[in-house]
Amino acid sequence: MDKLTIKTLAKELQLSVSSVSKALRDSHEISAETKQRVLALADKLNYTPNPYASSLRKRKSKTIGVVIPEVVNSFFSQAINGIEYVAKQKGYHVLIYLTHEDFENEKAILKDFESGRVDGVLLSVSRQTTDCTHIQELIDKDVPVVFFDRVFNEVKTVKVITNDFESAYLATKHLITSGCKNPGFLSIIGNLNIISRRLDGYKKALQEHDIKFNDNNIINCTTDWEHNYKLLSKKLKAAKRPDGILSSIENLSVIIYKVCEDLKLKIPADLQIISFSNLDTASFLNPPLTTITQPAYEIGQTAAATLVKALEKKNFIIMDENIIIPSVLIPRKSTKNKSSHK
Amino acid sequence: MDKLTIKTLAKELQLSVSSVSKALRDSHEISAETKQRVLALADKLNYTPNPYASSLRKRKSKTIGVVIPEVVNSFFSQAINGIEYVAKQKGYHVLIYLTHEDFENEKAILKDFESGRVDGVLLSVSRQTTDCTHIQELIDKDVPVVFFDRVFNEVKTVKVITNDFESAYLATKHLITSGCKNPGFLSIIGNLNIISRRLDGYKKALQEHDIKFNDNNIINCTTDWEHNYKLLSKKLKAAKRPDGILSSIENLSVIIYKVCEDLKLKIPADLQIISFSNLDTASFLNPPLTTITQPAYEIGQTAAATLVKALEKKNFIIMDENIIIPSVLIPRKSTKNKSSHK
DNA sequence: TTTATTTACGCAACCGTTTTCGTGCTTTTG
DNA sequence: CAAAAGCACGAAAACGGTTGCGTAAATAAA
Repeated sequence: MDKLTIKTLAKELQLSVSSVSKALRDSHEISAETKQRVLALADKLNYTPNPYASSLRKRKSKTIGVVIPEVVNSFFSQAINGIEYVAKQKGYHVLIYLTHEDFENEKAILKDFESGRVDGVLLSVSRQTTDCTHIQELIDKDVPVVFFDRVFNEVKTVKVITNDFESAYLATKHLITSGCKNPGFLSIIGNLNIISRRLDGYKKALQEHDIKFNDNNIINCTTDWEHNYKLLSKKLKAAKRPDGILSSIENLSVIIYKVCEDLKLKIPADLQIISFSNLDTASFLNPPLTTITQPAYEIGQTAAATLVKALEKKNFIIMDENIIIPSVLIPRKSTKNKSSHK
Repeated sequence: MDKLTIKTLAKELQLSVSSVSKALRDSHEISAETKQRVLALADKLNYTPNPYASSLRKRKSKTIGVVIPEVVNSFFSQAINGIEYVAKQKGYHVLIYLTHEDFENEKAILKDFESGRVDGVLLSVSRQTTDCTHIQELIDKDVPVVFFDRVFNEVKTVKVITNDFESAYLATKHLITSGCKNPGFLSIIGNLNIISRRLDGYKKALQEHDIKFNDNNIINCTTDWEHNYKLLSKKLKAAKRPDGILSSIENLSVIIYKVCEDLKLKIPADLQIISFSNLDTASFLNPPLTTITQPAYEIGQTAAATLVKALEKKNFIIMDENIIIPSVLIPRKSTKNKSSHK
């Protein structure tokens, strides 16, 4: 048996190929009766149109590319979940690409997208990304890009983010009102502006409580677990060690637990911890971790919905706009939570 | 400026379209010198061939479809990581689809694949899947399917799995040698044969230690958190409650922690817990969770590599074969770990 | 009844590549 | 030196749909 194409249907039905095509697409040019016949046969033979032929002709692939640093990460996997939800709903397909925080990977992936493989892109940039020409080039070729979470301000497009500044501000404030005199900030090297926004929030809270900012309290981690462990140990053994830590990265919070365990530091008595995190095991850690939980699912959903909306327009124009979905602070046992009178 | 296609190159170089195409694909029919010229211009103009035109003509999409129940799950996200690794290496693209454990979704997704959208499929079936005609139909249309983790034995193809039976056997044995007299088994309703294999391992261990199998100790959870919580509470309040639990599902283990906390049951003194889990926070739970950790990354990698190898062959035949990658039991504080001599 | 309009469909170009086959030209071989 | 072989390239037919336009018949309007 040979391939089942639209020609097979046409021959069987004594119709032209074009009529069958139009019938399948519910064109007004085709009579209701003929549509019925076509649909019936298509259904009977289990016909599925070739998406590549269609994409080629229509110059639309009904596919969006999702580019993220990593997938083994609560935030990103929840975001994918949100993206997939609207994609399925709107009939889009989702291609996943991981940069592994590598700039060259990111460039290569976006370069490939210039081929027209995807109609649009959802992007969360790598930590190494300091330059946006690869992104701009893609947009210039009429492939819309929507940022989520890790954005790049220089590119004029929609950015779906959370309130990093405020959240870090509130988190730091939470530490301070819980008795913290010397809060530290766990950062990660790189060029992420979400990190600098969080750092700014941290600084604002310090300033507001007349705590002098101390560069020593900024702990710059890397991707190297060993290095981070040593760095953190050193910082927490120092005389003027922090008595509280705001971790700006989910993965880093567990390291603190490890170090504290080894240094016999009690949480929260000796060290209070609050972390940006989407781990759903946070409440089962020892002790339960106070978190700033980002609306990962909603961010993914919103980013995808915005992108799709743009794609469905005739002449889509993507605004340079920030869509902010707030995070929520969930106090648990890793901070002391003195009844903060508002 | 009009679209940059192979024609643009041809015109510019005073060559035929076919020669340019051949040059780009490094055909032996084209002289080295001409190839140079073509490559140079392609590079200069930043030409990227249209993948859909190519796919249409070659009847190959260089794309694999990954179908999983959910993505917010350590196991599956690690598996995706492994899949992506070999896909990138071999020049394949990865389309992700989530069934959300729904059989109708799974059918619809596989149905779509009959269109030729993907060259091959990596599948982990939904919990509801009791019938495999949708899978068989796809295979009959020459789209190879490789199972990973959640397989369906009736379908003759490669299945990349872990040693569920043995692992559950060892886990149960671990509970028993740690002093457990009445181990329970946390299951999930559905048709997953990984669950039944694990249950068999559990039973074998009981039998070997002359513990009578008690149906009351099988706790059948659902996807409904509330229901699970109540069920588990009831079971753990009962007079003859289990003094140890083997959780066959990662997500379920945290529920036990919650219930124990509320019932004031001490882990591991009152209840020992061991769980199939890929959570990297397992060691930071309170207390640290003893786990059977599945080689999720390797499973993904192997499944993808097997699929790709089949795709690259002229006449690929996929054997009906089990590839087993063993899990590893990591003892932590949620079990008592009496020095088991051997 | 004549003319205008609508309806329902077919023709053929087109989307951008790949690939088979044919064709001059040059080189080798007996 | 003629025949065979090799080389480098071009013409054109695919791949499987979509879509603008043309047209005959049916219907509506004048």
